[in-house]
Amino acid sequence: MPDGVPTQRPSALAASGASEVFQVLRDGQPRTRAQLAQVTGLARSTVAARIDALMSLGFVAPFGGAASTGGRPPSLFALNPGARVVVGADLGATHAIVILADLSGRELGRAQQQIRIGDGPEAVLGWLAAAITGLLESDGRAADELAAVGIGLPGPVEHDTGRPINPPIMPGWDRFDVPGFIQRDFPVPVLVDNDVNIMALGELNASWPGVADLMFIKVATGIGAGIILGGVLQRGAQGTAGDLGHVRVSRGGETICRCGNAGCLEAIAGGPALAAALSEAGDRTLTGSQDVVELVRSGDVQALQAVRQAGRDIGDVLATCVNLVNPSVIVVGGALAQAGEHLLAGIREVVYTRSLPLATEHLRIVPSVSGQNAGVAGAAVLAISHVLSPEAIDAASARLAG
Amino acid sequence: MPDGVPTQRPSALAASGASEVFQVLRDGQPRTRAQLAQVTGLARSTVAARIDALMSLGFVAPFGGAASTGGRPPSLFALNPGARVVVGADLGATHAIVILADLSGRELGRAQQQIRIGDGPEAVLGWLAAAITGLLESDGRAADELAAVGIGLPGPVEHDTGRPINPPIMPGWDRFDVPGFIQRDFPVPVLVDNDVNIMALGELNASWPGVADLMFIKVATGIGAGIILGGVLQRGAQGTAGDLGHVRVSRGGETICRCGNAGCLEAIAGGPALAAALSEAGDRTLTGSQDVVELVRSGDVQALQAVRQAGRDIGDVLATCVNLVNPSVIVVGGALAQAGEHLLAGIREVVYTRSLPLATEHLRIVPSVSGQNAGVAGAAVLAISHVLSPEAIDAASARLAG
DNA sequence: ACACTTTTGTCGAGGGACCGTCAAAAGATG
DNA sequence: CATCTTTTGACGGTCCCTCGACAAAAGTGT
Repeated sequence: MPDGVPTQRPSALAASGASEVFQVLRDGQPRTRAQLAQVTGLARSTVAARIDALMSLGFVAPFGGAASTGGRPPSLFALNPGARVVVGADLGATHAIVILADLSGRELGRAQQQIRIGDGPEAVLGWLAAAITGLLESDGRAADELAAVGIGLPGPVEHDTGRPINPPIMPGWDRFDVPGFIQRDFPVPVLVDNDVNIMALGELNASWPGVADLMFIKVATGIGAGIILGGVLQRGAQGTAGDLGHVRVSRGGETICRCGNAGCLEAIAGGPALAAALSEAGDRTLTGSQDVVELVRSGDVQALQAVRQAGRDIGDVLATCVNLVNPSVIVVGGALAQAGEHLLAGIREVVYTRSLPLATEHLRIVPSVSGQNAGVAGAAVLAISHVLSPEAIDAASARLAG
Repeated sequence: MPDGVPTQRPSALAASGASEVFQVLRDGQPRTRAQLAQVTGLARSTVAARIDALMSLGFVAPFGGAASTGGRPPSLFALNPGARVVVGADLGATHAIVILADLSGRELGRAQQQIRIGDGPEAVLGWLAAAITGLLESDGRAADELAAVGIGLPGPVEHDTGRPINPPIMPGWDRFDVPGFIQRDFPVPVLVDNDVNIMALGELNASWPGVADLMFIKVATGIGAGIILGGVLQRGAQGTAGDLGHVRVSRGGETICRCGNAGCLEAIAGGPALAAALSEAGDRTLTGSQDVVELVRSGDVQALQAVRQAGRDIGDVLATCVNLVNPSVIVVGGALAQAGEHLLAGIREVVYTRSLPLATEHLRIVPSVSGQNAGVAGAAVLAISHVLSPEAIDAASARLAG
């Protein structure tokens, strides 16, 4: 092989550093050039050049001026949220929510629809693609302003490829190329993840900035956890991390679960399980989490106790999880968590008595504040963090230069 | 690139370049300049310059020549393990093992001693410092050849500062500045971590290269787990991640644990618990894991069954952990694991029936092959990976140039 | 209005990282 | 022994990043 082949340069990005300045600005707070120079340790002139590049990329915009401290007043710069838009989609078993968001995560538009995930990927993703087109149009955005799409799916997902893996409640989706389908209409990065994972991401972003170790527990038809450790979403070897619904609990006895095993957590603490138990005991017909929540809100003591007991059962499992991964925050969400503080009370009751004092000392167990929105918001965050990642910014500024 | 890489690394350092070549060589395999150029995508001349720098740093050395393919035979280069040495120390409740190792992890010398960790940090670390001096001398190494020290301690450790945090069995060690003490004698980086964590590291390094998600379970007096996810050791918010000994298990009943709670896993499946149960049932006096192991080896059926049941109890907890973090390998070690395959059989029995099929499909549950050595080996690996990290190599080559 | 402060934009210089070339070296081949 | 092949080491050159300096700009205070 000849030595001097003027072919391609595989790793030309090297220490471009162009993103160094930008990463400081990512929090949305406006800063002066001088501040940025101090934080990054770069010379002022270098920072100025970087700012120029980022401004012509559109990712950064001037933000008025600050008060003078005796001399010429500095000008402020901040992330320009409107430069691009992203889409976040939360696809559930029976519902779909899609939002259009700017780069700060602010919602610009929303579409939702009752769907059946079992109708298969073409039908559901076809609707999604149409919804995205509609949202872009409503907001007056050109197609090339879309920077990325984040999607949450109710099942295990191989995040690297964006394909669902053996999803139990998504017939027809197994190993379907979700990004490929969406990219036929929108040639942008498509990030796919488990729905609980994106909820964890959404909640972390919305309410717990700076927290590195967070668990999000979704309690609805199924029971699952999204785990963020060291600031990184943990998906496990097959992408099934966090699947707590089919952990065996002692109180489960011989109750048969839809998975075929006996004594699963889901079979005694999931929404349908509670509904069935309450129906039997009270001579009424409840079918899902929503019915249970309404009953609790109506003040039904039996329902209240059932939810609290479900909390204890979940807490039983969570106590083990707390000892295992030692998070600093546990956020409880999902349909059943809408039933006031009862579920949370049950969880707290058990976790705080069962887990090690050292592990619970600084542990906070809190309800989800985003509620229904955690999913879509998290999907948008997933997309945004991809678009605004150092690698992506460096690549963009390299394209600008070249 | 259709689909992108997520924001995996919390604080990704830009590709500095100087270490790029070296990281390829880290596996110890000899390579030619041409191979390195191809792998890294750099020009041959650039690679040659890098190799020169690394050679004058001592980290890389020539490795003879390879067979010619018709022209001038290429010369090979490889990691030079003898350039520096590191120390790995495994401090237990009653024993201490220290090894001197080269940069490939090969053991160059060893010292061990019966200690009582409760004698306090000055006594124990004083012995350690003396042992290090002795090992360096025996191997004819100058003090400045020592590059780093890795230490494993039997309790929670705040890894960033190297201080034990509220360690239950280490009176006098709470928040003691372990690195500071060692650095009085040896001015090198001192990395401190939980003993189970370093065992996980040691086992990963020795037997599972390339595996990203591994759990190491230590079963001895206590029961703990070292968790590696995405290739990164997970220490949790307070550094207590992996503390499985005091998880409550259904079969635990009201057995009181040394921690004060009832029904802890450790209280029915730990070494002392088994010893006590077997003593009572068989009219003999066993005190710890070692006695139990000997009894099993002697063919005692009762002991064998007890160990197998302990495996089941541990498997009960591990089933939850498998669902939660979805590892691809579980390594079982610790004193009780020396009792043949019985413990493992019990664990497998339960985990494979209780966990989700998808999570166990590719899950391997195996015995530790390093055994007693996992700890010290892991401590050495911890030290080595610090010394050979891209940041450290870049810093060293910058010092060389400047 | 004038001096003083602080920020800004521009510009040239320094330096490092990489690259491609070329001749010499070291064997293989016949 | 001559030729061919492949690797090696040295060299010159380019590109780009980054820095420091300097002068202009924009306010503040007297």
